[in-house]
Amino acid sequence: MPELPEVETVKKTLQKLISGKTIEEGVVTLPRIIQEPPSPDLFQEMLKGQTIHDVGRRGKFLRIFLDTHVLVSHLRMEGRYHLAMKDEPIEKHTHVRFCFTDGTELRYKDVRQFGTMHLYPLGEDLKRPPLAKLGPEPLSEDFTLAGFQRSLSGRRTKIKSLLLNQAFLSGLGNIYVDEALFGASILPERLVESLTPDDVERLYTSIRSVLSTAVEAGGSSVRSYVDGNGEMGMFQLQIKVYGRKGEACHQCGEPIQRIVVTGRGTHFCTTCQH
DNA sequence: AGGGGGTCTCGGGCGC
DNA sequence: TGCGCCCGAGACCCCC
Ligand SMILES: [Zn+2]
Repeated sequence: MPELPEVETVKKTLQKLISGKTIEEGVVTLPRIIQEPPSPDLFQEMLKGQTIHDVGRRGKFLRIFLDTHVLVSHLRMEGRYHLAMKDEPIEKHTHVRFCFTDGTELRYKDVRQFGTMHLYPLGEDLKRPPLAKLGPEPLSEDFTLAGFQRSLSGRRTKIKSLLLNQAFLSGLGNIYVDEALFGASILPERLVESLTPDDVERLYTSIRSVLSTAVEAGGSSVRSYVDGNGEMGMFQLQIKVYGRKGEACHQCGEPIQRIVVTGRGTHFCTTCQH
């Protein structure tokens, strides 16, 4: 499932793949994906003739910049983009196509139909849902240890739940939260108020380190996730706990445990995390 | 055949 | 007591 590192990788791929192309028409075959504007017909109409200038990312959202609008796209768990020639057969579960004037098309495929798209006038997207209330970017300079420490005060929940809250911090999902907590030697169910300044510092460092290492590796290819160019990420080779229930901890040899925390599969080592 | 999970909605709870 | 924020649970969706 695409989290910050995977979305960052898709962003870079799409930048190279579609920048400069002009949309002849957009074709929506699953209206539910389009959240804004409310009518898919209007969405299609607004795309006509627009050129793609750049691709960005905010949290787990892609931002595709056009002449007058920006397309905000969330892949949820299984959304994928790929480039095809317009005469190529359309694969099952393809819900949106961006047909370019050069005979290629960007195709959005999503088996679970969970992904979303919002089309806003340039400059509006950061003020509106779903981007408006996102927390800081964990890899940006303005995500500081002091700010992180401050933002934790008064929170009454388990640390894993808080780290998954995109309004608190944007970009972490289930895989990288488990990895970051392992790296910080902190149990996922620890209450935020129980964390010592030392815990917080290790956690801050671990979040940045796990995410930046994963970005460099091109993300993780778990559950057959492939980026926009069909390339595989390599971070799955460095995963220490996620999905490793019963396997030996790389650090101490004890079996990795799996529990459910706020409805999500949660992996950790009882020996290495406290 | 149910588990996999990110985000939104909803309702209850808490603090000021 | 009222208000706004915070938090957890449930819904959404489909394939193996
Ligand atoms: Zn261990």
